Amino acid sequence: MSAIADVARLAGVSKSTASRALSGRGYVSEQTKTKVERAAAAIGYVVSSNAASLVTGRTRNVGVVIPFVNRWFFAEVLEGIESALIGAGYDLTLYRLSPNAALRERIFDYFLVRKRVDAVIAVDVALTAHEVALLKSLGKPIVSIGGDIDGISSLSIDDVRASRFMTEHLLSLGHTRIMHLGGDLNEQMDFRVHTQRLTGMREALDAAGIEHPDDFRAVPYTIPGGYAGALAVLGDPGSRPTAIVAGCDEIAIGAIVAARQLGITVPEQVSIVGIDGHNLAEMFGLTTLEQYPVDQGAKAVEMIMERLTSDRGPLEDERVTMPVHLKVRRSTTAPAGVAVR
Amino acid sequence: MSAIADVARLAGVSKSTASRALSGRGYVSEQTKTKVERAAAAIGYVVSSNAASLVTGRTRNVGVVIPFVNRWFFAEVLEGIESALIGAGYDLTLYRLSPNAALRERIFDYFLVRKRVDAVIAVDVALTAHEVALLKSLGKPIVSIGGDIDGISSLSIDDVRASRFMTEHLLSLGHTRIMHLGGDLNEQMDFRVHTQRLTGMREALDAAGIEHPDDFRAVPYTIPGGYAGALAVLGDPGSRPTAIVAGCDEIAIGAIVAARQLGITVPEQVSIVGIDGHNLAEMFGLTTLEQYPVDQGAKAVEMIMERLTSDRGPLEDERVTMPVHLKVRRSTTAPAGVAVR
DNA sequence: CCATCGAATGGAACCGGTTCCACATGGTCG
DNA sequence: CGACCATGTGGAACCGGTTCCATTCGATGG
Repeated sequence: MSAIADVARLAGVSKSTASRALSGRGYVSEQTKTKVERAAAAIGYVVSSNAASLVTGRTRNVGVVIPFVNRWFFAEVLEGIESALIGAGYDLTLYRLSPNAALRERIFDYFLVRKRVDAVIAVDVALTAHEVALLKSLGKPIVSIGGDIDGISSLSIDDVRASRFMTEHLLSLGHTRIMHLGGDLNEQMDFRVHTQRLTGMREALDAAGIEHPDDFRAVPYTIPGGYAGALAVLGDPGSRPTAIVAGCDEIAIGAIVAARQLGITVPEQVSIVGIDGHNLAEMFGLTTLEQYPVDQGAKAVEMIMERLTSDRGPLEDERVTMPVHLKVRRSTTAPAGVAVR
Repeated sequence: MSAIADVARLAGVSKSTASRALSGRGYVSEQTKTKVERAAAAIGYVVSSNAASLVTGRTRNVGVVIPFVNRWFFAEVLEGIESALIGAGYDLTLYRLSPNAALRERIFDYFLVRKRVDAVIAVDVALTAHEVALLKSLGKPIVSIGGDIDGISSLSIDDVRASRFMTEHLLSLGHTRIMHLGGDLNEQMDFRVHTQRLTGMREALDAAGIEHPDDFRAVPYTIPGGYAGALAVLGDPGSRPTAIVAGCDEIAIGAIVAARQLGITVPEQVSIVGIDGHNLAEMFGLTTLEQYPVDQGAKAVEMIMERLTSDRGPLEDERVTMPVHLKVRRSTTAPAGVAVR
């Protein structure tokens, strides 16, 4: 293929001048610049990013480590990251980090370290101290989305607070028999989101002085998971709670479908709240605490770029808490027998 | 950082021997090989893929061009591609191709061409002749998922046939008032999937000699889209069809939810079929024609790898039709008044 | 008027690997 | 026993850029 030497020859200048003309660095006269540009266009020249990276040490490529791409939150975050990176002129190399430990090690040692990425964004992946040290020793900025990791910047919502807030919303409506339909505490993501969202509800109930035996049922973190779980929970009229705090909107939506299936009206017979702001929430009238994963992805990129372009060495580690917003729809009301205020 | 020259020095061999020892190419004695490996481990050496790519011309990196990551089909395909690529020791660079024409051109000219990828997989993106020529001139294999493109290999299901088949399923149950709830023909993806799935239904109806005025309503290709569309279509008892062929499972699921909302029983009062095999289909009892996007992604990678590893020049372009499978669940039955055979 | 400086350019080193080629050695075969 | 070949190793060129350094030239200024 055509190399910069060909361009230089055609334009009648040296390699170095051609390089300067095309990259815009250093002194080049207007005249030679257009001459070089014309020559480049004539032979369809494109820089080899490999060669450029080799000498500059920057790849203009960011690695994204993410456990799923087919779940709402992760897909949205990924979209946010992708848009922001493209906008900044960076490539995005995707590593889906399966739970498989061997594969995980391979991805780190084999892929991420090979000087192919300038930075890493970890989405809901708790990097080990070893992994962090490895990347840091290579001078690569890292940002974590979804949870704090020692020694690196991170960005997430406050999951405990989110869940407590939604529970307080139900309490304020007069509910006292509240249950959490959330993720399995043993199978949760690295940052213990499942535990935190359960904890938030319990904090709220404790603060209100409400007993809460039998307050939790573990289900898969999906719509079918919430559906199956809710069928079981709502099936027995005797022990039925008057309100459900779902671990996420997927679970909440599954629960709404299950309730309808059982002929239980939402919100009259059971109130249901979610956390997330899933794009199906509107359709199901779900009251939820919206978070904005696209913005989270964009913010992570912004933090990465600050670090990459900052001359004054690595910045301090930041802890950014991302905003959430209560969206009240039609899935919550006062429990039967209690007047709405 | 440590370069291969450092390893060589430490091991007391030449650069070339060190390279051979670490890459496994060429003759190296067992003894020196372990010596070099030990030296490499001692100083934490990792190859620079940039340097290697520069000289070999292979990047071990595949570009994936995809319009969405937050829709079921695309997320599944992406997952299939990612797994297969990691397994083959390749990286995956993701380009989400927005409808924005300027950005699209930028992605091609600026990103894809810069010798950073060995091959390209296009998911539901109709590359222009110019784009194909560009990539081919660089010797990069391309595989298209989701539709045929002149001059390159492709892999997809037969969308017309799929839709015709599902319509025939409804016809065989005795339905005659069948309607298509599908994607907007003007806003469809590059490969006219929307048109094809509409066409399939019409072919089946024509073949059965059934008149089908007012047989189509365009809706967004999502669950809320199907929901809203079905509310409108099913709302009027007079003109209500006895069966709906949805353009995809998302639309079908939205329609099922809408029907339940309206108090219309599925399948007794209206049968609904989808196409896709969405992971919510089971929960909603949806009869659908399953396709297997994860397999499609894996197959695409396989085709790419064949081309990359084949010594005997570029292979011929292939047209692979991927398998589908009818999954009958509880959303279809004979129309009211017609005995089930 | 000569020193100084900025603009413009070319030459050459360099980034970190891979690979071609030359050379040495020892074993096998005709 | 010489030819040949497989094995093993080092030297050097090369991939395609970027950047440092030296050089030239014209303008500025003391």
